[in-house]
Amino acid sequence: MSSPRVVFRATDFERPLVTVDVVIFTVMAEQLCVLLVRRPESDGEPYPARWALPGGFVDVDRDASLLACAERKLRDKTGVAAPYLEQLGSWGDAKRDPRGWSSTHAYFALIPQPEAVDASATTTTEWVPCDQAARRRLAFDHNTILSTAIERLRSKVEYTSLPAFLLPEPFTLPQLQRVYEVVLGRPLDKSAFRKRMLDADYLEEAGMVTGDHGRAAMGYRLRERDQATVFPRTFKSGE
Amino acid sequence: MSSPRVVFRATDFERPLVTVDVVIFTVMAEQLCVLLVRRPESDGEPYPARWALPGGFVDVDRDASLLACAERKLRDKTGVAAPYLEQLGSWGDAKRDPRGWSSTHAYFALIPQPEAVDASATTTTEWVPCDQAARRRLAFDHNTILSTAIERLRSKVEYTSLPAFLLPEPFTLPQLQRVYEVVLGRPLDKSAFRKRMLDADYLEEAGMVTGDHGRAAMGYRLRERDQATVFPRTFKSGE
DNA sequence: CCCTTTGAGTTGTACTGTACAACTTATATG
DNA sequence: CATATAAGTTGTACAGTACAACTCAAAGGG
Repeated sequence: MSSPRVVFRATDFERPLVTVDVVIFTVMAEQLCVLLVRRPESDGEPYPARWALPGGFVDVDRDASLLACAERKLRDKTGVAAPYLEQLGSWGDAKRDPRGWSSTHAYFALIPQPEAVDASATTTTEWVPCDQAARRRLAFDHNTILSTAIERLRSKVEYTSLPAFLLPEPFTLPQLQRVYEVVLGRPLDKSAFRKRMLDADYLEEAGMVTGDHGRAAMGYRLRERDQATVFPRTFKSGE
Repeated sequence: MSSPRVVFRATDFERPLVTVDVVIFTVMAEQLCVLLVRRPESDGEPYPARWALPGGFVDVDRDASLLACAERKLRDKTGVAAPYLEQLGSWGDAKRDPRGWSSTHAYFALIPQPEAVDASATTTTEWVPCDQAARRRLAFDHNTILSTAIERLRSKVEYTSLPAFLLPEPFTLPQLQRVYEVVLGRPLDKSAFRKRMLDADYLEEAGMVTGDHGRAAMGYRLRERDQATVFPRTFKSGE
């Protein structure tokens, strides 16, 4: 990369733009929703007034790391401090941003339904059902990122406890099952579902919860708020 | 690129350094190995003479995209043009590179055992068994990246056809099983393994292959060279 | 040329987890 | 108190793995 005499310095390379975007999911009214923000209309901004995923440039003075940057953007938009946050992937090429070669680090977050949807911010921020959001023409390559996020979420829901992060605690098993079904888009068997959740031993009981109708249900909390539980897959080992 | 009135331009942000690193796996002598390169000792280079993952700066003039950049680096180091190549994740913070705030996009590649290990390049390039490589003190945060890659590979091997990309075609089912066992570090049941591979229908027969001893075995090729097959997981749907 | 060795490939039983469906139990409401 | 509603359980069928014994084909030695 360098020859003995002519020292080739890092600064000799033209540096791409670096951004972080966050796909923030929640479940509202039995629908998987994603948070979109409206691009500013100021002069010089690309994709003015277009809907986009929340995100923006890494600030090398404020952000200690990419993760910290993602957390900051999430906190700014939702006020949520410690959600489930996972890296989704990165996208970078010469043309995705008209301002130059740019790369974005995408994260995805799962949060319980936000209490109050701030009405004043409704013109610049909106919770949109996923399938509907995916059909809008979003800024940059955000349609690709959103699709990937939805795909990844659906895929992981098949064998992890991710949906538990979409519910406020304590939640009941039927509530949790409904979230699984909403995300997956298909019904699940009740008894198999319950067995799987309880056998995995990632929930702890948190007292009975009474609903509007019918029998009261056991409420549960996550034992570990930090990470998702992976349910047993195949190639079982004898260990 | 910007108009006179604009308050806040993209170029107002100090741009981080952007690199791409590739974790290249293969199987040699019944061991999972990874390719390491030696850092240059020239003046000004960080981590001189340290072993590192192959990678380097994105060249905005040559690389159309991050993936193209990863492919270029892989081609440069191995000559392999169309391997299995998947994004692993990205790492970025203020301190990982002494030259400044930097972020790297890491990829991982699977290639069949390279024919001839170029002896002339042996001082700057080396295939190292994974567990051994993980114990070396690598440059930057490459120990973290390598660990993540190994973990991801092991995890995906449990439910995908990834090991097939580590073998030259045609390969036999016993050979494939051995690769699975090498990567996973535990023996697998022969009959369950065979049933799973054949039921997935991702292989096509390619004539008998005779080994050194014993009965000849059926050779197989991948139907699709592009993507891995995911074996059935749980929450089976009735569709 | 047979017989043994080696590895490929098959068969069969036990066990575990899901699929499907009927059932019991607990709470709110008229 | 009867009924509706939802929580939670039980039981049978089926599919996939675990474990282990078996058959089959090719190479090599006496």
